[in-house]
Amino acid sequence: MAADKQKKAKPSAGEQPQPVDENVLIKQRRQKAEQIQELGFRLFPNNFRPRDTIGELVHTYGQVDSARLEALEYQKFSLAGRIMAIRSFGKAAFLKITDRTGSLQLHVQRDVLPPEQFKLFKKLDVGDLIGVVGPLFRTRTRELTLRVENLSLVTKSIRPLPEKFHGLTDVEQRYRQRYLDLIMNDQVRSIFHTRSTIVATLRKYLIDRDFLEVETPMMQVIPGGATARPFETHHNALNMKLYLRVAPELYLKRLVVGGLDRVFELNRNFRNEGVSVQHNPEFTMMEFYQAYASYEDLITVTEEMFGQVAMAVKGSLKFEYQGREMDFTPPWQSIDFRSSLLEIGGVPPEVLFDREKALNMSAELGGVHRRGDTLGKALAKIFDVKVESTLWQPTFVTGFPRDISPLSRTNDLDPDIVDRFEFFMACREMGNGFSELNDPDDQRERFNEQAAQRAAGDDEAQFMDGDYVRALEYGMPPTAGEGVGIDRLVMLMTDQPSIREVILFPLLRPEQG
RNA sequence: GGGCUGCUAGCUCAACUGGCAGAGCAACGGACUCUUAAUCCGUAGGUUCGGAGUUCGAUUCUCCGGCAGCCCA
Repeated sequence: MAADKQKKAKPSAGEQPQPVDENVLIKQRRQKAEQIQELGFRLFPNNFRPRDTIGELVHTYGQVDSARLEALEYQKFSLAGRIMAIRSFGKAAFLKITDRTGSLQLHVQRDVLPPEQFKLFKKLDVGDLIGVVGPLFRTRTRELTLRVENLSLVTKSIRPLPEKFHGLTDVEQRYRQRYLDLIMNDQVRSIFHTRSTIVATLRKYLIDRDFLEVETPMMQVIPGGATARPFETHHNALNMKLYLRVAPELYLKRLVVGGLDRVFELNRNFRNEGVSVQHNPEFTMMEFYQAYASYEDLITVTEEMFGQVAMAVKGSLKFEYQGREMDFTPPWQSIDFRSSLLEIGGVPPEVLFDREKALNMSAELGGVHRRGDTLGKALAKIFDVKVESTLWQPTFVTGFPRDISPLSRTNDLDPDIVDRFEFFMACREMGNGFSELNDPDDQRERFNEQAAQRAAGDDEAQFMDGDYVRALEYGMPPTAGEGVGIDRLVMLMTDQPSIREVILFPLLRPEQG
């Protein structure tokens, strides 16, 4: 590889030569590997091509009886997979192998295999990858089984797998060594299949409606589009500070200005905040923007889109999440932000319009505020504590305060609120949509307010983005946009309580302190 | 950021008030051609997360640190 020719930098933590792990079990496996080579087999050949998959065989022959299978004995199948179990009887054995589609039992017999291959079999370990060819039959217990007439080693494994019965359960090790988790735990594999189904369903929904999928910068000079602390990085050659994006929003709306009236992006955002069962510093969002639409139009779109996801995954609009029923049947509940504070949160009416009182109440609930914090910010905190935790069934909350919505269009009737909703499921925010602010002067003013808050010490406040305002000055059609938290949606659809269960490699501190 | 819990063999877990660190599975040797966590006989396997302290003696008690999970802010 070309990289090898580059001059080696000073070895840093990740580049230290690794000492060979001299665990006894690994030594034994290395010895077996040598013995296999002495028998004339290679350890890592790349010439076996399975023609079949376990899933297909089970699908096609799962219900075929023994007599019919016997009649098909001339028909050979070829599979590749990892050995997950060996039950050996000396001159014969049953193995279980797994490929990407499922598991199947194999029967290996001395009288059937070529002698050299039977010697090879004796040196195989659980964990090795093998290729097999042979006909299908049924055992006395009627289990569909492949009689191995030809056996190849595909890849030697020198590290032992976790125990077959309990498998791998240690949460830390499951996340750190996700590959092992995936080998050992079917349910984990299934979560990520479902995740892919969800993402594919969302894509299809939007593409079918003439949305264009785009990719906008993840490294941004001015991070914008969300109230969040960004990660900072540095570009060496250009000697410039860059931020990892907290949202694609401002770029997607530039595209709407450019005439791409329907766009979406489905990818990672990065927010420099703590981790919890609901937060990972990098997470996946889908944002879509539709010109000539308002946030009210997006309510229907959202109900439809989530309905399609539920049908694709669950086959129903009703399903259980963490033991409680979730129902996506439209129309979803809807409530005004301030009404929700009064009616659900039990907030006294005078708090709603009094910044001091709201800040005091928020502080009592544990909110941490700066001197310059706005009424809206205090109310939002009160909402988080008092209202959000009650919103189990899908619920749109509308009428958000203007001062916490710097990119949303001001409401025509009430200048204190904006044309925006957030929607909640299982007591969590699942998405956020609004009619976009396309008045450049209003937008400049909002950015100035944000900049003032930033100057007052709020490092989550947004930056002034002059080019974005300039884009609006060319004219952005009236547009509605929405962002959906994909990880949380996957949690919901896979019945997982923690976001780390639906992210393949959640962020962890390095092992060994 | 705070609180609680955990970290012991490759994996899953024991070890009483502080007294020789153990089991099952996996592995190794042997028997076994229809098993399903196969069975039977035998063998080997440890920096008890790291460091310090108390003690004749620490997996166990104390302190500092690391990592993780859950709860709270």
